[in-house]
Amino acid sequence: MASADQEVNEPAGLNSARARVRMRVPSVAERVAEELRYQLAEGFLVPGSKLTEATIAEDLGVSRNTVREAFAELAGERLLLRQPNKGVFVATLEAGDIHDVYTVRRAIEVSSLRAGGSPERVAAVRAAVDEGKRAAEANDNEGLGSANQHFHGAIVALAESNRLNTIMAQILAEMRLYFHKATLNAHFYSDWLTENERICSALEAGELERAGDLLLAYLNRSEQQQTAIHGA
Amino acid sequence: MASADQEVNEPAGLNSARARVRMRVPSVAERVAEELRYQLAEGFLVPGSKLTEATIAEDLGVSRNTVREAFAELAGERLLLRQPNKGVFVATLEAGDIHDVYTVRRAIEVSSLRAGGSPERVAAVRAAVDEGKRAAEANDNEGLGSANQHFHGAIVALAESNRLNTIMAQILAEMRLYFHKATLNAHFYSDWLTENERICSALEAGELERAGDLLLAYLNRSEQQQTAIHGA
DNA sequence: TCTGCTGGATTGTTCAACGATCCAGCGATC
DNA sequence: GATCGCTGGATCGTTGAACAATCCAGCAGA
Repeated sequence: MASADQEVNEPAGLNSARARVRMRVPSVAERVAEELRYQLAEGFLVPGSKLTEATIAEDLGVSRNTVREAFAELAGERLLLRQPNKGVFVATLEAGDIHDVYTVRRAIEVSSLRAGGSPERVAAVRAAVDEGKRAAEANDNEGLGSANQHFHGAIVALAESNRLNTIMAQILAEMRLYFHKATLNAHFYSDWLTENERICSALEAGELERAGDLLLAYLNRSEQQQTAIHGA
Repeated sequence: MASADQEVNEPAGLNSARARVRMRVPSVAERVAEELRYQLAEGFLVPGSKLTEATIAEDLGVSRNTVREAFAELAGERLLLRQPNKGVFVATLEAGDIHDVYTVRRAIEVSSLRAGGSPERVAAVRAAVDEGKRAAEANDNEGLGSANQHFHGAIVALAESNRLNTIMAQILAEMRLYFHKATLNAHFYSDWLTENERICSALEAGELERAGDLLLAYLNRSEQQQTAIHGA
């Protein structure tokens, strides 16, 4: 969600009149969690593979306890699965998980969209649509995927709710993990583009009910497609 | 959520034909987290108070590292707030938090209710309503509160989504923490009872749209009341 | 009154250790 | 040959101790 690099080379900022935002230096455990999140999203760690505490600790040059703390965080986000006395594993798609994930998305995305949002938030949705168009013109499959995630994230952001935003961020992280590059072909993307465009237009026109219906239909269709590819 | 006592005095069960459910002995860290959750829900730990690692570790007779792990879990559930190098504190109600919480509830409760559910799940909703009635007759304020929580939990359970259930459980835990006994008077409860009854009846009658509207109106009203009591 | 230092307390992180648990392999038994 | 039971190794769960980093309150001095 945020870039990896941490810019802490500007201590002069402390002397400004009001140093309101405390420049947070993430703890080691958080950085480990961030690194693992990155590797999960990027597909370096495939679902089902085992993560040994000692190995990760050595690879990243941190203590085993610190790795444990990171594991606990990621397990809370459902990205890792902890099996007592056996180890932690990259989460795998269980039966019913697809329906489960889409149930959550239907609830929070449609609800957020139907309630509308400030002009700035609506503009953010439009920006995500444009981002997708540009990626399509550039034949950038990777970019198309993240643009689509930005689109749905922007829809939830309409509600201005921190809790909904973090829930959605976790759901999107799960989807990145499960439905990785292999399952994403151009067919899906072209579908997204036109659909996102229509939803965004309806939103901008204030036709919230219709926008919600479109989004709901899209999510149902997407669930069917994913279910067809992976198991139930 | 579950009772504290763990019954592990029946090793004979292992000899049965199919020992399907592995009797899980919660780890020490989980038990610590459970104990803290209990104390938070019960109001022994008031919002804003500080929890010192060493103190908790000594009180519960566990290691400081184990307490840390429990803290991390509860911080992930927004029940505790971690301030780097300062300590962990019981979460307090920040500006906008009430609206935030109710935004989540509107999204997932109304969505779940509008989609209906299996007869068993609907019966569970009815059971929660009855539980509230019995508590009212017995003048059991404590029981009324938990009955209401069961009611709203049962509504979300209609959707048969593990993820939605855990989200709702966390939200309810937050509300127990924030809106504790002090803020709960008989006035609120009587309102709940009749409203829950109407919603449940509409659900049973299959009038899902109307049930959703009733729930939505109730949540809006409840948010206004809570906002009036606590700050914005 | 404001500034800057200092000491104590607490957290962040590491390390080493030990028991508990799981798993694979291997031999013994029927 | 298949099943059972054992055993050893690997890994996890938890502990205790240690040390650096950070924060905070109090105090001295300008």
